[in-house]
Amino acid sequence: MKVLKQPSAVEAHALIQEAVRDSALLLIIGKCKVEYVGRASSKLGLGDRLVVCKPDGSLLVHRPVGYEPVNWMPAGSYLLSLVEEGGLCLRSVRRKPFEELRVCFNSIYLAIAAQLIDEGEFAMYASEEDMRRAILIKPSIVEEGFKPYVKEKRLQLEGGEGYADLVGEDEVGNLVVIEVKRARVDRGAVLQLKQYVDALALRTPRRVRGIIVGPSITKEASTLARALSLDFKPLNPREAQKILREAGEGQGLLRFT
Amino acid sequence: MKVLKQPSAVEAHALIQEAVRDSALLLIIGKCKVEYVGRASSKLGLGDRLVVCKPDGSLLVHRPVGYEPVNWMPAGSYLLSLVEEGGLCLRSVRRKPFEELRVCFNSIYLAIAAQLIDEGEFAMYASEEDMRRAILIKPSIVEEGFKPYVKEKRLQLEGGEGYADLVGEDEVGNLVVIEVKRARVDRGAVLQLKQYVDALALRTPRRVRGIIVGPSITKEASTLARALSLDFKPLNPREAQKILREAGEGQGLLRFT
DNA sequence: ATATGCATGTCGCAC
DNA sequence: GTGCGACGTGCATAT
Repeated sequence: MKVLKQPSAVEAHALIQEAVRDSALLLIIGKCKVEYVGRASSKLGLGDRLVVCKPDGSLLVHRPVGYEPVNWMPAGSYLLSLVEEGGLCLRSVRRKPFEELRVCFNSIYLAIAAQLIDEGEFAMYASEEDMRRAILIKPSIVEEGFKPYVKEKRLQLEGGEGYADLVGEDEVGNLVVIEVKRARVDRGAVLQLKQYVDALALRTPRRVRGIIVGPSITKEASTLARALSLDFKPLNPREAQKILREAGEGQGLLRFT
Repeated sequence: MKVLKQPSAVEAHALIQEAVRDSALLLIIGKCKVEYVGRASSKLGLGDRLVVCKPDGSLLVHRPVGYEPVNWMPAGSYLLSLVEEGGLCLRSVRRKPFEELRVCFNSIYLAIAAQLIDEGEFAMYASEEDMRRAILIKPSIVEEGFKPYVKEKRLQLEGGEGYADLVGEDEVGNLVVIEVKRARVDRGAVLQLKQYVDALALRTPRRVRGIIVGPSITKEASTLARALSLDFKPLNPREAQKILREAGEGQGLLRFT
């Protein structure tokens, strides 16, 4: 871990070289301008910011407010450091699509290179995937007598392919397509389900019902669903999580190691 | 700007208090565990991370890889610092919806409090809005003879309301609804346009055409568009930007000050 | 507060 | 590489 207070451009440049060589996390706090050209373009005037460069090539420019970085580059970008007359300039480049970010420092308050080791396991619970699994374990939470056949059914749609969350049949033998949402159901989700119902209806003589499952539904989506003869069944992600826990599947979905 | 190397939990706690009081940006690099409970739940095992707390209440936990923070809290959250037996614990809480993030440090390598001043102006170019404006200035880029009437037309849809990007008429007097996309057009965008076309067709005896404008289109979306009698017209955001510049509207859209 | 749609969305998965 | 949909999406905007 190296920390330089008020380094000159040349000193900061040397630290950056070192950080890149050692695959270290690089932090720079300083007064800078930022320019981005790529999928769009942007300009950011002079101000104090935190710049984070990760060893995977991702780069973040954070203003002192806001959750999101004001500018960034994705992992896989290449970092270049230049000492120009004005001071230190960072340049991050990505090919395909071509994108370029330039951060030019007027002054640098702090520059840090830190080699971090992180092998911690990350697990996320109560995802949409968890809701699907909860329905498979206890199909009655959707509807009494519902029998799921398959999870993640791939469908041929009018213009290509899509993926229905769950397909099964109801008590009286109708085909049932289920769309699961972990957040409030909106009109887009209802339209999505309608696509799947239509696609399936083309390939079976049976009646095909559509049920959308989620914690809540907007008024408009509800109206649309009724117009399209689709049902809505409330299910909270945390209720789903509870069902999984009761079934001894409380581990959740491993997302990252 | 205060920098503490290898501070004790008590020293770090004092720095955090100070940072909160002074509305300073707070950075902590250290070995920690993270737990989140709120819209979902997550657990992150022990590892080295960068934690950023901004004066607006937002909090980011960054692993040494990846563009996105592994955990975070939005602006407006409340930060609490506790010294427990194990060491320093950060707690960030938000009411409505209730969410809570806990970061418990095993050891702290570096703690920084920095008061940053950032009044720089941020401008973004080549947004979808810019593409719409380019079409208004030079409608022929969509189609020879196209005459736009209105931008951002609000429509009564089957189950509520939606917003068509542009409405106008073509050379022979058909109504035209245009959907603009700055990224590759997918099936969702085509479905969206279909909704608007249908909604408008209900309220006029005239024929209603739909044109989707974007830099490119997926094969499936293209097939779907053909099936639904919708047209696709290629337009790159950067070409649109060029049209605006030529028309002397090169300032772009101001997003943030 | 709720609903809608954009985003330099990013990310992971399937083919 | 392309297509697709989830995401603790975040975010601005309009009602």
